[in-house]
Amino acid sequence: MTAGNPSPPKGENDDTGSTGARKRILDAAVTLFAESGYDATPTSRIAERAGVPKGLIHYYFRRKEDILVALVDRLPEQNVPCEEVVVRDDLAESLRRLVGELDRRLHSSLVLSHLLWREADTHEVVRGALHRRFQSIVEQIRRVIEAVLPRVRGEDVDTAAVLLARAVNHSHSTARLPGTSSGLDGEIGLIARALDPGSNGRPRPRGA
Amino acid sequence: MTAGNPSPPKGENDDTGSTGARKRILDAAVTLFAESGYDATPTSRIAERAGVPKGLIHYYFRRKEDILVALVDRLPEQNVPCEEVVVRDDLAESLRRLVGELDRRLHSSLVLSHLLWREADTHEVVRGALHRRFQSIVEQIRRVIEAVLPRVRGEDVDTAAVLLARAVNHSHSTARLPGTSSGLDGEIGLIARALDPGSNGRPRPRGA
Amino acid sequence: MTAGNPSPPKGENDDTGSTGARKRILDAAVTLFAESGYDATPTSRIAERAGVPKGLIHYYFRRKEDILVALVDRLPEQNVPCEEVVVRDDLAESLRRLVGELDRRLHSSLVLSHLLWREADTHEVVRGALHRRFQSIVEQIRRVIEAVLPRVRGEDVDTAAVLLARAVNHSHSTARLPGTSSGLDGEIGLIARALDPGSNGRPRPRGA
Amino acid sequence: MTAGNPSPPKGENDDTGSTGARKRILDAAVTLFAESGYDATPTSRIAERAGVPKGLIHYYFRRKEDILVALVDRLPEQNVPCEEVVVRDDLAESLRRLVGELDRRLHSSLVLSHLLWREADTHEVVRGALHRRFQSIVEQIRRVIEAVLPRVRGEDVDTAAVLLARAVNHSHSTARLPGTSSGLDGEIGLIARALDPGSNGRPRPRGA
DNA sequence: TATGAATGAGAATTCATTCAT
DNA sequence: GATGAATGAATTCTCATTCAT
Repeated sequence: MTAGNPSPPKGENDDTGSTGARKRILDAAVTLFAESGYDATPTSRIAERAGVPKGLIHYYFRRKEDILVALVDRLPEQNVPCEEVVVRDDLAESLRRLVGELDRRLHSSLVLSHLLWREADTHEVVRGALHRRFQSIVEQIRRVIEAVLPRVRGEDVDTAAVLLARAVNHSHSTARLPGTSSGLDGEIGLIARALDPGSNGRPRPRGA
Repeated sequence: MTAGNPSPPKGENDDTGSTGARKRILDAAVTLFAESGYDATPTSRIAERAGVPKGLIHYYFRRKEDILVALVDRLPEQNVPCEEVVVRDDLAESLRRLVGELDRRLHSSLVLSHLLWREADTHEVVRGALHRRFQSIVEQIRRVIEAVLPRVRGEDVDTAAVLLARAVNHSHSTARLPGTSSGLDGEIGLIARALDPGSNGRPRPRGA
Repeated sequence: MTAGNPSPPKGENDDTGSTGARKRILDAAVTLFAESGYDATPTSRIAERAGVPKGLIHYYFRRKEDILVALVDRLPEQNVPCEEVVVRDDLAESLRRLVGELDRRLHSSLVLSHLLWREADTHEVVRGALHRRFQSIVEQIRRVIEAVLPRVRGEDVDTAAVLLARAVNHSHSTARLPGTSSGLDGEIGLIARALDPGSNGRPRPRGA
Repeated sequence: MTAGNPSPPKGENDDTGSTGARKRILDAAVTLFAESGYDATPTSRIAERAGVPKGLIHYYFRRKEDILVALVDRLPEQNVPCEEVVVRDDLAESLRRLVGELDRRLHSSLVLSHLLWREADTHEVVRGALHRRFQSIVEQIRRVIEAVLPRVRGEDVDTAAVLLARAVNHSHSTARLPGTSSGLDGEIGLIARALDPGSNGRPRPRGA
């Protein structure tokens, strides 16, 4: 399931050995990769930070790259059932709920996600996994839009989905850009209005 | 202005030495950094690819990082005068012209830009420069929007500007994502419609 | 007698533990040492191949080198009683019977023998054992020659013995050399003829 | 021609740079490989012994194995023109002259040759080169035999050639075996007598 | 007995950088 | 200006061996 040799005890993802050496290694790796990048982080520093001897790193992860692969498995589950978020006749709200839910799940791993995207170009395995995840977000958005506004042009749905998926995906990295405080909320509203001109992108006064 | 030691002969940017060694080094660097990343590209391979002796690299660039800095200077001029693109009453068209113009200028350096963004996190100098450039794009979009639709809410302008700037900025990297063929054009139309609900995101039939 | 710590249960040589782990370790070692050499074969791979846990290797063999030593004990008994092979007045036939008998016994361990000779230079214990064995073969050949041709010059006996012992000893490794298909049989005939010019190196027509 | 990257200046084989670093590395390698074997000799010890910094080893020889390959090129020329050694009607003398000549050329590299044979099993390149050389010795012996005794059975020629080639080839390693002082000379005589029963393996009294 | 996690001393190799020519 | 040999610190990775359980 994971890439390290001595596969994690049993639990769904990994870690939790008595001493939790494996977990501590991965934790340290996330921090350091985020700080200095994968290439610029020697495994020795990971060991040091994790408080484990250098050799143990390669006991759990044959090659350094396997650490990266194991980190991909740490990305949280991100499938949000469509029916849980769709609010009849209110695209903005529906999307907001979808994105909110996605964001809640991804939030704990913003750093991880950012770091992995950065390495995706040069690490096939990482790239594959991330692309699949991006696809899945696009798909979810698309489904929500179609559930709320069945009549919208397919082309527009696609465009909006990509636009929004990118926003979700890069919300953290964008957050580091200057003058980018706008946030997902506004972006969702804007896009919703584009698809559903009648709405104002704000929750309609119910009962009106 | 530039980073390499033996400052470039004269021209504003760099290169053009008799043999053009400096230029060939930078060209090679772009290709290789794009392929394998900065850290994973030895200066020796740059030399090899550039067809220059290894020693020459460090003659032109004291430290390896200086190559990266010199590459930042290669990013093209990107200021598009507002009045050149604004089309009265047609936001979509105006944005399309702005983005088209930006794109034309950036197109030749998509690879370069992508590569630099990837290194921005770990290279202060690169990060600074890129953030300034991103800011500038946001600003230009904002000005165009305000020129065409003076009455739009400031908040929406900001949101749209960021959304679009991100689209421009990542259009190349996004292009590598799966299911992302939508393209800038559609995205511009969508955003324009959000800001200007009366329009359809397509050039209005003039004279109607 | 043997080298491993937990001395083998009973049998003369080794192995036969309930699960036969020790035997399987040695079997695996022979194969792998033959393939890649002693130094290049990690104990972990031996364990893997033997299907035993890594720790068990060092339970049976304190140090890796002890495996090599244990392998020396696996070399087969090689003393062939002189009277069993001597055929009156026919040196070639006598030598052929001796060598044939030696070969039969050694055949099962050609790989083992080859592998040990290769490590003899760098492993004192191995070298000692192998030299003693080589000596013994020289001695046996010498005895047979003297039994058949008592009058031959001692010097020639020595020379022939060494020549033939070497042939026996290296027959397997030589077999791997190109253009070396001649085989022991021809070599024996040739040598016999040198010592006993009257013969033709072929069984004399009895009763002629 | 050789394997190290910065190919030797020009000379026929290698070495001879001003400082002769490359030569000193190879010299050190021969000594140490002979002592402890290839695998058990760290490049660092080679560097130390050669009196060069560790990095220089890998400047001249990308991979450690390239050192071995370069050593193969150090094996001396070994082609002895047939007519230079053939003495009419005296096989023993002819072979003695051939082998003597071969031995003279190989003598300086007995250690080298022994060491390479030991590694041949595990190093394809080495094995190939050595087999070719062995072949060539067999061939030379065969030609000499046929030049002196045109009527001898081809089969016997082959056998004798292999027997003798092996003697030449292993004379050094055999020299390390116990009770093996006989030497090539006796072996040649014995073989000559086998092929040419009329002779006694000693130079015939000329003019008798 | 058996086991596999743990350990740390090296191993090969890479590479930015210096520098004499 | 140019060049490529030289340098050595740093890096990834391997592995025999130990040891608690």
